[in-house]
Amino acid sequence: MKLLFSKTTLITPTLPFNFDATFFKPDHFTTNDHEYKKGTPWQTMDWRSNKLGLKFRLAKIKGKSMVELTVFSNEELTKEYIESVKAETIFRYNLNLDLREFYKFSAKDDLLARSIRQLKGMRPGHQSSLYEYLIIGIILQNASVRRSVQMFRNLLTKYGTKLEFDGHKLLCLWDVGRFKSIGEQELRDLKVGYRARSIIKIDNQFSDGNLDEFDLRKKSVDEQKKILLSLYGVGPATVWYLLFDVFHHWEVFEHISPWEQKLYSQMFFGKNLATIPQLFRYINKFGKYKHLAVHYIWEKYWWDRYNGKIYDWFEKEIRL
DNA sequence: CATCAGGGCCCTG
DNA sequence: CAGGGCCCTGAT
Repeated sequence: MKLLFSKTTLITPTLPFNFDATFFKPDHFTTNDHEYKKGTPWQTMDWRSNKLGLKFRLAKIKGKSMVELTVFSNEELTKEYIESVKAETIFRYNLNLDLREFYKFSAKDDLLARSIRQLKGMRPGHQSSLYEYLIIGIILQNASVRRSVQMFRNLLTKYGTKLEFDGHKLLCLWDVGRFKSIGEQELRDLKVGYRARSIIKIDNQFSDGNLDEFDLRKKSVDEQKKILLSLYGVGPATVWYLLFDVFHHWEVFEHISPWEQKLYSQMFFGKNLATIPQLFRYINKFGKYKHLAVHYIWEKYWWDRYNGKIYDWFEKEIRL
């Protein structure tokens, strides 16, 4: 599908603002639904039953940093619609987040202070809707990055829509309810294994209207946790990702998986294996910003790697 | 070649 | 509440 219509709008982010570290996370695995080249991110978006292409650029207007968002579509879009895309973009990428208190309060820790200096103005956030993130969360389970990427690619290639916009060809996620009348075996053929059942069940719950992302956003963390955990195939590890990336709770940090334990041990203490309580003692120092603090430290190492800096323990553990 | 451990979760006992 | 089973892939 060729997206021949486009509209551009401007977003004023809170300051300080780091464009690249906000729109590009080197630790997120790359698939053909988004692309980042020379400081420009492109991505697709399934929004209110339209398949969109989005492009972001940093614009300087009267010396002020602004985000220029261009929305590509296959039909003329109303002003209200563009406004809704803009609002959702601001939400997903936390462009209204005020980081000043966090920065002030965290300057005491040397590692965090260095991470903040390096990535100052970076926002946490994720491009995906809850539905899409649940699918990603499920294919992350019990699999290496390489295999997760392969699974997501297989799904996108088979069920996604190919969009052409701004000289790019990217795939857009399928509609919610796509797996309503699809058997488990068809998904298993895409090498997702036992995860096929979880994907189908979650898709069904969305299309039955049992789950609404915007309702969930208004609920308390505990309620969100309870509802997410009740989904088939979603456990504590997946909920932990969701609460941060999709629901923007900076204070929740309760889960450390074995591979993360190894990486945190090196990052925080420069040693092979710290105990889980040791790691939590360090993390809990950051109080209501503990997950945000770890995000800054985590991203710092990924950006170092992206810029060519090699740590043996890091390479060994991430197995790209 | 065979065996095995993963970036979890569900289900059973 | 502990532990076996599940898929596929790459490492050994």
